Amino acid sequence: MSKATLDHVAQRAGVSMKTVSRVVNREPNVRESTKTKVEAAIAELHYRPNPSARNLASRHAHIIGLIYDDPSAYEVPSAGYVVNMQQGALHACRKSHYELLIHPCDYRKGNIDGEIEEIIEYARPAGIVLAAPLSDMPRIVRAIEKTSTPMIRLSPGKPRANELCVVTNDREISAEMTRYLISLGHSKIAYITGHRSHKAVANRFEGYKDAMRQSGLKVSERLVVAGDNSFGSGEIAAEKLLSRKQRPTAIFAANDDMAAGVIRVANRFGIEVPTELSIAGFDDVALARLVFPNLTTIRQPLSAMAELAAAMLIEGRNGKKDKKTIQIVPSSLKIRESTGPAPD
Amino acid sequence: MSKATLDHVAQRAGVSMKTVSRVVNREPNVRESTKTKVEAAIAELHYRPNPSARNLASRHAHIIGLIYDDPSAYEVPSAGYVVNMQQGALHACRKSHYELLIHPCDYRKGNIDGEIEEIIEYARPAGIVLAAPLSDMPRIVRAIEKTSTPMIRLSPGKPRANELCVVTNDREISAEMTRYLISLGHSKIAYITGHRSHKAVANRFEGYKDAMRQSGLKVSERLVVAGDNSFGSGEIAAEKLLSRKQRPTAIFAANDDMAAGVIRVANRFGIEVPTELSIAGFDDVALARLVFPNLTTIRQPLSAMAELAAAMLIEGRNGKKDKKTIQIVPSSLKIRESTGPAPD
DNA sequence: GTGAAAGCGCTAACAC
DNA sequence: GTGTTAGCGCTTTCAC
Repeated sequence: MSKATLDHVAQRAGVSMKTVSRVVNREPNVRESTKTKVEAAIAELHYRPNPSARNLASRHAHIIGLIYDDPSAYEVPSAGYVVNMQQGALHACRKSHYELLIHPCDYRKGNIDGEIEEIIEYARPAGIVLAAPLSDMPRIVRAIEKTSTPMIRLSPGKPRANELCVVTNDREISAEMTRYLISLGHSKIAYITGHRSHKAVANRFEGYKDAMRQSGLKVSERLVVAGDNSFGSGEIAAEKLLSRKQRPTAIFAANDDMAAGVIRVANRFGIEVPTELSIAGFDDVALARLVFPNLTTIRQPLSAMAELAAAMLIEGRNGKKDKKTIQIVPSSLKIRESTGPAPD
Repeated sequence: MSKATLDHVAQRAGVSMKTVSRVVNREPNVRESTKTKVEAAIAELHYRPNPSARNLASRHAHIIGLIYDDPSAYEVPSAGYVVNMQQGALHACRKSHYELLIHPCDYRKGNIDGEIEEIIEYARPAGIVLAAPLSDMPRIVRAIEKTSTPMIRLSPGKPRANELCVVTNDREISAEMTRYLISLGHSKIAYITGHRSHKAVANRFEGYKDAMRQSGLKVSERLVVAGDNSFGSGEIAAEKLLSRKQRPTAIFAANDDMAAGVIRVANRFGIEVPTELSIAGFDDVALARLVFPNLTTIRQPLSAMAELAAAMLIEGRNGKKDKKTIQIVPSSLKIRESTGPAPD
């Protein structure tokens, strides 16, 4: 029950409110000795600044909004994805005594843009972190822009000029995974693409093609099958690929859910993984360590990306402006048990 | 950019600030005609109340805190669990223009109680929803009580007298699942218990025993194996149960992760599910529909529970006090493919 | 380096 | 039914 106010602290320390305020907010121009005195008073009175008073007086809420696709609606993206982003954003917010306003939303709903505008207008966050795949949806991006709240998009397909955004190296790391498969002796490496609307996932496909070409392997149409990021679409794609006479010796899926679907089909078909077929995914969701064999995949630094985005928004408010608009946080390969040397 | 204030609206509508305030807050004692006038002015000026000003003047933050075990730390509980609770709490908060403050925390950390106190003292939420299994940890419960913030515990093992809490019918629904297995002709029904510290999970075991006894089946020690809610512990328990000559024809695990572990072991042992072995879980996490065969399980109304808890806290602030202290939101059976008639 | 005064936009407590 | 007044606990601005 912290009832102490700035005023109480000021009286106790024998200084003015403004001086206490300076100490609390780490502003310069306070003599070391007064600072110590004030800090002692704060501790004695167990003073805690009142965020509402602070927000009101400073004319802006210390709030960062995090907007993402609602995982409880369709379980895509997976809940783990969301929880990781929250953790990162939360971390950045706590450091600066900001609050995190989370807003899961179902983009399939009719008036989703109106809903987002409402939320922003009511809560008045200092900035918005917009997660993929929403970060590529013009309707949603426009709704946020309409409120003229600073925004940082996570993993947009194509960053725009002068826009702050945080991305990972989807393309490069996918090329690296492909090269890893090639180094194991695979040459018939199939690829299962992700959902059309998720642009960052499309970059993964580019990386696969880069590596294939660089290694002198041709990207046959027969090696590429379309999926939609769901487990089921991974199964269907796998059935198509694995029922051919000339089947691939490795399958790289644009995300883990689809890769898990491939594993299931391989089991059903009696194809041994990884001796007869190598399988790789992307995302490193919890599922990757629950399937058998454990999935080789790519770990996205979701937490770090969200933390960086939130921190940038908070610093932006404090006047610091980065030159770099596109921040890249690299993903990394997680080699597990589902990949191995090519047969023969 | 909503810059309109109560004052502007009042002038525009030709009434006093207080009257506008009444309309905004749906207070009584406003003539229908003035109300219409005020609402028109609000719409014209695109007025949005400033939450900070409101919080400051009313001397309390319109914030509900949701505290839960951090899923990104150990993936237990699963992220889906957390996301569902968030959704429910968020729903209740939005309705009343409250904010939701989420606080995932790792209870294994040393000063977790201090951390929780800090967060509460800074944010000053009007109430706290404390999720299981934290709701059974005395250190955490005490830390929250120390701040004298109203709290509602979700699924506490044993509710205390006069305490508000929200629970589900763990025991009864577990008995029902057991009866369902018995009705399929099973009599050697094994049970895998959950983590010791999670009291609500212990109630599930009681339900299993209730049903066994009621049906005249004895609860042999050989049928009960201890797990710790993890996938791995389910595997170990299954190995123990299924390597016996007289093996059970059904296994009921206290949660889905362990049940999924049982399925994996059954596959490895070449035991067909559900023809040779029926398997049931509890929770209905996403995994339940990803394993093969799909898991028969019990769906907990997590979202509804969290929503109810948040709504109770908000109403509590508004003076309404429920007589009922223990609110029960029932779980339900989800019969899928992993259970079937007993062999022979 | 430090302080005094004004006011952020609302609600509470009354008066009418 | 409606209006008036006095703050809530801070930051801002500017004076010293």
